[in-house]
Amino acid sequence: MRRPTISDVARAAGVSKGAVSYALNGRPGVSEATRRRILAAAEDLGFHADRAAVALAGAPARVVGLTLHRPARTLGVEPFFMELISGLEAELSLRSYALLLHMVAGREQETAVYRRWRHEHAVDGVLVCDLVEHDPRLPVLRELGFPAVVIGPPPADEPVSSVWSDDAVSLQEAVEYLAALGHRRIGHVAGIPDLAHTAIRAGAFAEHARRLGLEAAPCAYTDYTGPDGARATRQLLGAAGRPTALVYDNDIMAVAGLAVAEELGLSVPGDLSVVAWDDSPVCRIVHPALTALSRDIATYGRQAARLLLASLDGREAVGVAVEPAHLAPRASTGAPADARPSA
Amino acid sequence: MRRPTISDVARAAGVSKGAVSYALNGRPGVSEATRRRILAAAEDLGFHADRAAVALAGAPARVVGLTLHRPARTLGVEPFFMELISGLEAELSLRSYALLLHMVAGREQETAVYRRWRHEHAVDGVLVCDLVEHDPRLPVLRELGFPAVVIGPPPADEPVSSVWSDDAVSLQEAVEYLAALGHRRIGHVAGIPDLAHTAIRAGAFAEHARRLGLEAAPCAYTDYTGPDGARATRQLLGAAGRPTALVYDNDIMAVAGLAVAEELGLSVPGDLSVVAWDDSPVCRIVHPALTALSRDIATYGRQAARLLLASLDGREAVGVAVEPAHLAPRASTGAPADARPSA
DNA sequence: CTGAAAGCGCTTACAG
DNA sequence: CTGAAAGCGCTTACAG
Repeated sequence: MRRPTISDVARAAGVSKGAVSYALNGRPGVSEATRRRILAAAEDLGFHADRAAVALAGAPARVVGLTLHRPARTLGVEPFFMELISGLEAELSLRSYALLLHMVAGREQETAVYRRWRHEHAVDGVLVCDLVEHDPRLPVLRELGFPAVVIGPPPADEPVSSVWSDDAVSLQEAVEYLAALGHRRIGHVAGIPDLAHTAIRAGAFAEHARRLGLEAAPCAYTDYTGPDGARATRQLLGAAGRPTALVYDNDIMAVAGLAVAEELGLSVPGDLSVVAWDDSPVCRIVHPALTALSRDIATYGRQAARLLLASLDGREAVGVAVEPAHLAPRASTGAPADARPSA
Repeated sequence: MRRPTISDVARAAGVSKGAVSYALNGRPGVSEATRRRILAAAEDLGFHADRAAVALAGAPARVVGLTLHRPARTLGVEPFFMELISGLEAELSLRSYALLLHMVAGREQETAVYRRWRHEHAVDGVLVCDLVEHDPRLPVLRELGFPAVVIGPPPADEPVSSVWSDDAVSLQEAVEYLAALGHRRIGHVAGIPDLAHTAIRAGAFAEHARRLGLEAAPCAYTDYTGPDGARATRQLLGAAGRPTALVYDNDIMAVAGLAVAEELGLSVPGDLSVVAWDDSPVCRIVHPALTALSRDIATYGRQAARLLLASLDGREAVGVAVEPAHLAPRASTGAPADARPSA
């Protein structure tokens, strides 16, 4: 079964190859009647233009690339990436773009992949996750002239499009909520310290703790895994002036925190309130159900795809803020059993 | 910055384009010294062959496709797919193959994507997940002459390569373990009834329950989500002759089961033992930690990629069984508080 | 409004 | 062992 080519369509419609190309791409140069006849013939033959030929003739490859940095994230543990990809895909398929996925072990590997992709003409643009300060990937992308969209807060040092949700606002909402419940000592189990959004979250946490005059606002960094979240929880709860509430930077660590509380004989929320970032189905089904900062990750992905597609069309770099995560209060938070200041 | 082409390399090395192509592809026809000179020039210029040109000249696209069927699976909830993708990627990148991902809403859409991919020359072969009986995708793939690998048990009606882990063996291990602990009434919270591997698991469950002379072995089907797992749990625990142990077809439902037990005032494992399928970090951090059927999903993915790559090289369709999931006993299972038969 | 022709960047027989 | 030439399937000015 030979794949039908543009010549087959031309023959079937009784026109030249050029006419078929014009008709298929919706360009002027063919009459409406002819266009219809050509489209019917193409449909009839099940014609789809060979991607390689189209790309070689100068059209975009209609593929965007996403590299995922394995050690920086517990991919497969957090639902975040799968939901993000789901949103990206939804938008990309609308415009017949495909998503090329590549997992890498380090940031240097990532820039090598960008170079290869660019030279191979493999993708038209890339999505960039998990930015660090002075991220080395950005200058490479600029040097390559690669359209790119950062998923996360806009970097200060590079002009590049970005889609982000304002984590500082969400953090503020969580801290104010806990403070209103009467908590005076609130801890933060943060993610990987290098990541730009970790710095933003930790900064907002410290700022609002100060502003609200909290007694204590300790912060512990982690690698986002459950065991490390458990370790950080024990560390924060073991110190003098034990916090009565903890805010976690992902769902898996919050669940681990719940288990540590039980192990230490602390009731949740009586002795300890727990807030998870990035709400997920797991947050809803554990007992007690976790109060979480909830956002629409799929929509976040759609926006990112839309912005990248706009960049491919030559639009200027812009920053787009999506709706920040908002607090979904559930059973894991409440007034502290002892709201009086500790000795 | 113009991308270097094969002509640039030829000029730099002082040879013809043909010689460069031979040297780069490791084919005979150039002397060792010339080959080295050419490779050095290519390296020097940062040359990577344009994928479109290579593909158009007849070489494989070096891309394989994976479609993910959204409603059939709670993608992003189960770590399974992200880990599978991670394993696929690891193997594919070794051979410079890329992974093209596409999410679809239905099985008909999936076959349409296959046709388009084939005609567009977009991918060389595909990976197929979540087979149902007489899966409509398989005849289409055969008609298109598309190399494919099924991830899951080999279908009876189509000759196609498959990589699977023997779920019947794992189910047997779980049921025998629970029976040895003294359980006589064991329930099964199964996945989506249409899926081939659900039938295999449910069949094995019924068979071994009978063989071991269990008093009761009720099975409830679900859509793999936490809420539906909770519903199924309540259904099984609410019936006369309440089971003292439940086996769940994914981790998220097992976690939901834990919450339902607590809500009903049943202690785990005292009143109810819980076994999860597809071990995950969540299983290890909840309290009590979940006994789980554990397997190496990334390796599963690597095997699938390797088999597809072999098919692309023209090898015959084969079935490859990977190591089945084995029981990792943890705190959620134990002897039933009352091991005597109920009235 | 249509058709013939060049060109995209490779690969691969084929003649030297 | 090397070089010139055709061809993959499209797109796109360009002449009719």
